[in-house]
Amino acid sequence: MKNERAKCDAYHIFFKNLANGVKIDIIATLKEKSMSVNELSKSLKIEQSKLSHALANLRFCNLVMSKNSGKKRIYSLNKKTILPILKIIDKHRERDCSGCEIKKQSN
Amino acid sequence: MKNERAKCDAYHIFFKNLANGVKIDIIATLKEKSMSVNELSKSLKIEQSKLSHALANLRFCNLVMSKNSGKKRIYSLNKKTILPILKIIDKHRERDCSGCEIKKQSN
DNA sequence: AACAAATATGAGCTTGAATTCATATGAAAA
DNA sequence: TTTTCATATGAATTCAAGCTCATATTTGTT
Repeated sequence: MKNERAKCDAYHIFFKNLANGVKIDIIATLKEKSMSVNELSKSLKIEQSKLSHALANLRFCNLVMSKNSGKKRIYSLNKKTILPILKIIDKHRERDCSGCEIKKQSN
Repeated sequence: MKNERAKCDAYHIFFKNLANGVKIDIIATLKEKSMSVNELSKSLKIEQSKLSHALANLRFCNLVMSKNSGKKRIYSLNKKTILPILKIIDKHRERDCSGCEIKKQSN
């Protein structure tokens, strides 16, 4: 198949984009409620520019959307994609990986 | 919630583990057929130790399993977890991210 | 128009993961 | 039991992602 490479690249980009604690925290927060950058910053106690960088990446892959509201820019989660994936990981942990968070990964 | 942190950590580890081209290629290959390290090496034209390192990580999160067969060790994919996730990403690309693989990510 | 608030961007630095290569381990065959 | 094949492991180096801080941009307010 010709576009198998393109698919793999897309998977790679996708996972790379999510392989980051800040972005995961953002996602966990936006799961509950859409927020502006400042609100996220206060809620997560993470510096603003750090969040903006992270959000730019997430937006690149359309994992979050943004809409302007006055000076603020409200970010919301692409729940259609994210929620089912998180759910699968939850199940995976229950089923196959109950010890994952206890033992530390060597590398 | 108390174990919200543990969940986020697990997501983070999970995605970090997959955020790697070699591992994605391994997964794409094992999706079709279980294989030994050498077979993977030949099929993917990737050096053996590189694969072993990658496989060790994947095994850590139980994304692949292995069973011994003579001198060989046959790796197989945890399809129950991986396949639905890949499917979601495929859908995501169709729906929300048709341009992702064309435009290059800045960072 | 000047100012303030909110967010984004860029560049240098830091850190950690991936690669590489040499070597160790294990399992079967001779 | 030595040799060979298959895989794993360790450590040094390389490379890229993320952080930080300073500054730019954008939008709204006075």
